[in-house]
Amino acid sequence: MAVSGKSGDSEEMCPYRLVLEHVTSRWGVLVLIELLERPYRFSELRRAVNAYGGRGVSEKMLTQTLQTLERDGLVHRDAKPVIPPRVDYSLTGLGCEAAERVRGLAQWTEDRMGDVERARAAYDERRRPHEEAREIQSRAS
Amino acid sequence: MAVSGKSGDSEEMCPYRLVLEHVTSRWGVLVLIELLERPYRFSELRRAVNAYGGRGVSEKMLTQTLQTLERDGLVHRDAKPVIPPRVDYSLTGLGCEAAERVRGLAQWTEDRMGDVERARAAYDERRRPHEEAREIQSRAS
DNA sequence: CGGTATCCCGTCCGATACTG
DNA sequence: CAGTATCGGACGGGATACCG
Repeated sequence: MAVSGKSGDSEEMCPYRLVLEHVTSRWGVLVLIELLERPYRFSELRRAVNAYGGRGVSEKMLTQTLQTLERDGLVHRDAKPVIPPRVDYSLTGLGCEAAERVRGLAQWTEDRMGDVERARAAYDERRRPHEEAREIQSRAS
Repeated sequence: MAVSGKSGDSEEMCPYRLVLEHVTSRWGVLVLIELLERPYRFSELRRAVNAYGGRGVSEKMLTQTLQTLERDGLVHRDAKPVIPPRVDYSLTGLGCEAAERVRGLAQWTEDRMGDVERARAAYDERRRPHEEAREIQSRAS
């Protein structure tokens, strides 16, 4: 156990790169952005993250992500001792600083999506390995 | 081929999340930061990225990362038709904008590393499941 | 040098079952 | 509801061999 967040944690590397990988991890990004809005309960957060489309986060990965971010001091976990259990997650001051930068980056990708898609179209066009002289064929018959 | 960058590309999701994952991918982050400094040749870039410690990037993954970023219009690839081959990589205007934000985030993790490490120590302490009364044992013998 | 193609192992992560 | 434990498939990504 004592999960970390991404891959090569076992190897030695400058420690801040680990934090960076936690923060930029697939689900870390979305969790931070959502928590910047307001505190969330576990399942609520899961639903919010899954609303982004694609295949959503599993309970396991959400737990793992939250634990990593909590350990790094970015997320605060408030477990109320009631039945049924209720756990609220929120950003710490530190986490808020990180989340703002992450949201900025996400916002940027959203804003520039048009440019990116045009670049992709151009790239794909440039690489297409000559596929003409096909409808000329079919016309001849 | 036509590699993407991370996992669930095959699934449908809001397209900007894909770009975000490319930009925040393990090697994408470091490549963007390095290219913000100056243009690099392939192997030179590989060495620069590997200088971050840990297990470095393989040729394959660097190629993959650069192709993805080039396709998204963030990186410019300049292949000079000489022998031996020489290929220079640099940021486009778009890529520069992205890289600046990524570098900001990386810089933040570096600056706040102290806080993070203190939070981790506290977290680990809090969780240590009572490991006293051990040296008392060894003393008794 | 700067790739591409192929193989294949380690890890991530989803599915499932169980606890408080 | 909010987890923890375990298993197994999928895929990220390293090693190697080979082109221009």
